[in-house]
Amino acid sequence: MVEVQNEDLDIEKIAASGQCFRLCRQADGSWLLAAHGRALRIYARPGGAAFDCSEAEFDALWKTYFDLETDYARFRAAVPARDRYLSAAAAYSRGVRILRQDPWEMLVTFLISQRKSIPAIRGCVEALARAGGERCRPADGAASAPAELPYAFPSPQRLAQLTQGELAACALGYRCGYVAAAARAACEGKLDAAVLGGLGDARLQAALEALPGVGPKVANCVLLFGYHRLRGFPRDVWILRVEKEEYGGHIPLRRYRGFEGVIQQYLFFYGRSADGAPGPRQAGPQKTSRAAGARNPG
DNA sequence: GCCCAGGTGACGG
DNA sequence: CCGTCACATGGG
Repeated sequence: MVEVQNEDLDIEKIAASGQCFRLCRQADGSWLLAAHGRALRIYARPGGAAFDCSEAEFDALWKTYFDLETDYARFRAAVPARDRYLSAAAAYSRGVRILRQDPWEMLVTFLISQRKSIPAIRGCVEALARAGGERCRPADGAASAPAELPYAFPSPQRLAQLTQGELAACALGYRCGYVAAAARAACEGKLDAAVLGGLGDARLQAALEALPGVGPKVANCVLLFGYHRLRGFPRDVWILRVEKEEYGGHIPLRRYRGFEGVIQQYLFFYGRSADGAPGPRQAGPQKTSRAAGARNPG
C-alpha cells in the first residue's frame, strides 16, 4: 500500500470529473481503476489517497498516471481573487487533476461522448471493454483482489475485429461509423501515438480533426486527457453556459497560458455540480453576478 | 411520452 | 462566414 498525502489529489472528485470513465466505486467504498492493463484499487483518504500496489509499480506507472509530479497548487494560485466565480470553482475543484490516460482510449471515449450523458458514456466504454478487451491483471503487490477484475480498453486491432452488430450492441448509435473509421485508421498506422505525440498542439489537433466525428471539442479532449496538452480547452455545453452566464461571452484565459485545460476542468466540474449531476456538490456554485473584471477580449 | 446529453457534418443563406 | 438540422440511444 502506497500512501500519498496531497491536498490536490481527491479520487472521488477525479472520478466525477468526466475525464476518466474507468474509475469506479466499489461496494466497500474503495475505487477500482482499469488502466495500463491492470486493475488498481485505490482508497480515498483525507487529503490524499492510498494505492494498493507495490512501491515499484507506483513509481513506474501510477505516479505518472495521476500526474503527481505536477504542482496543482500553482495553478490554483494563478486565479485572482477578483474573479469570484473562478476562485470558487478552483476551491471547489481542489483535488481534481489531469490524468495521463491512453491517447487511443481517449479518442474513442470522446468520439462516443458527443450528445451523451456522462453515465451513458461510462456504460458505452464499459460495454466496449467487455466486448473487445482482455481482463486486466491485478496491480503488482496488491494486498487484496477485487471481486471481479475489469476489462482493459480494447486495442485498435481488437476494436476493428468487432462486427457491426457487436459495436452496435455497445449502444454507440450513429457513432459506430466514427469508431470503426478510427479503428481502421489506427490499424493502418495513421494514429501512431508516438508520431502524433511529436506534433505541436495545432498540428496534433488538425490531425485528430481529420477523422470523421472529431471536431474541435473532441480534439481538445484528446489533447488534454490523452496527450496531456494542458493548453487544450474543450468548449462543451457546460463551458459555453458558464462563459455566457458568468463571463458575458468570453472567459479570460490570458493569465493561464499553458494550463488552460486545468482551468477548464475546474470550471466544468464546478459548473456541472450545480444541478442534477451525480458527484460531490456540498458547496455548489451560487448564481452570483458575473465575476468582476471578467471581460478581457483577446 | 418528452427532453436532454462533455458535438459534428451537411446544407443553405 | 453564419445559423439550422438530423443523428441513435439511454436516463431523468
